[in-house]
Amino acid sequence: MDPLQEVTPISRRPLHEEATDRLRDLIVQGQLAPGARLNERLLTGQFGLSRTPLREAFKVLATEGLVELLPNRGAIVSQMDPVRLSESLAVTGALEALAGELACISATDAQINEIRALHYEMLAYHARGDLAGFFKFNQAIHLKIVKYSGNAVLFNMYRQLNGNVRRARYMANLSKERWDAAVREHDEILAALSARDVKRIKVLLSDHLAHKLSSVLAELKALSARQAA
Amino acid sequence: MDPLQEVTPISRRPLHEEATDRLRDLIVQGQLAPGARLNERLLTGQFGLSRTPLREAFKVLATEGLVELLPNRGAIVSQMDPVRLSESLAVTGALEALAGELACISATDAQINEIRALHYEMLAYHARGDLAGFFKFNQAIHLKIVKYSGNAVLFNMYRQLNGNVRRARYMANLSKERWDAAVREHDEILAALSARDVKRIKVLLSDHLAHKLSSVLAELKALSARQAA
DNA sequence: CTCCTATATTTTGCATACGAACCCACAATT
DNA sequence: AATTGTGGGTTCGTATGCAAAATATAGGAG
Repeated sequence: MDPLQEVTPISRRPLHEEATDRLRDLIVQGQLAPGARLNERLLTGQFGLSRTPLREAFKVLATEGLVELLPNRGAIVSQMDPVRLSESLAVTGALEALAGELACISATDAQINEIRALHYEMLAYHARGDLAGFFKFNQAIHLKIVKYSGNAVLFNMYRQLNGNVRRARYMANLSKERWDAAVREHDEILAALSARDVKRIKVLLSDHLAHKLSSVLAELKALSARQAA
Repeated sequence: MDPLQEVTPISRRPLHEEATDRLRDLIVQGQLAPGARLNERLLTGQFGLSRTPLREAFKVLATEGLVELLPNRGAIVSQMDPVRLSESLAVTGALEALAGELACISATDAQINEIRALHYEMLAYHARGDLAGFFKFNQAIHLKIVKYSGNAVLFNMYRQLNGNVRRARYMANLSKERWDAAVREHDEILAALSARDVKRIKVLLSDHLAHKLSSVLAELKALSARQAA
């Protein structure tokens, strides 16, 4: 390896990229609630840039589905209605199933071990009852599986979708039963991956995502019921 | 249905949308070759608009993977390397398989008949040996299946991916055998859809896409061999 | 008081302006 | 001869300006 390849470039990132990332984070983490209007003047003030790069960011986030552009009326954070969420999770399921298959075939043993390590870290958080930590590693495992599928396009698509799904995560909690079940499912997924059982991992991941869907939907329902009361 | 919903609005579409679509077409149809620089001054002249909406279009097409943004050095049409193409088609296959399943479940009979109509139009072009026309309807059929899956997120993802895949179409030709086979596969797909055979359509679409992949790759290989000579 | 209308204010869409980064050619230096 | 500096021209990135659309406000009719 050329040691010069390793040094990080001086890179000042373009403002529109910075703006895109910061806005995306704000949306995914829920600081900007679904439906919130994205006032240009306001945001330029907060971000300390002008409208041009900000508007470019809007366009990007719109194609990612995180914001909605209303012609002549600006941009709003797109709604995370249950319908949209189910749709996203259905697609995520298909993508993860594919990723699992590919990962079974092309992941290296070292990569699988890396996933195994994450799995145990996740188990630790589960044992402690730390939901946030659990989510973090859970998320990381799924992402790694997709990454180690070796399909960059797939990885990209998945990341895009996931921004949308992760938003729900910050809203919904998880029942103890579902949590335990999720952990068991992860055990099986890891086993299938280690055994490089293509057929099985596909089914497992599909099911896992389907369960995730119904669990999130249930939580979402409970949430809105609470809000109505 | 409110009849007023149906009339097309007077709407001048936003320029950035117009620009995005026109640029996308130029790229997908190969008028703008992979690697071509997208000179802002030139394009603003040709499109008759200013740099602002054009640059917004660049950003959108960049997230779709059709153009590449080189910081401080403008935008170029992204390369169509075979690796990226196979990856795209693999993902497309997974998405279409899912779409087929969903469409079997939730498409109306009218919608299926609409697809059937497109199918026969496609057959007409096949009979005439008109490849371009065939592609057009072939493409339309696949798009409709995804659309009638009723999953808007899926539809979006698919559209995003498809730009890249369609580009290959305009470059690669098709052997007579493969063409005939594709038509037969479409027959079966339509039959499965009509019979609402979820299992079968999933397999058919997966296979269809896999065949498409190998055919396109073969053609691409032949193409680059020809260019090298 | 409610609803409508006319006007003022805000906000967007697009164009343009300006400074900075980049590329190229050629001269200067080693 | 090869490499490094220098100037000019081009293209990009961002800020800003202006007109049109949309929203908010206020006033008046019912």
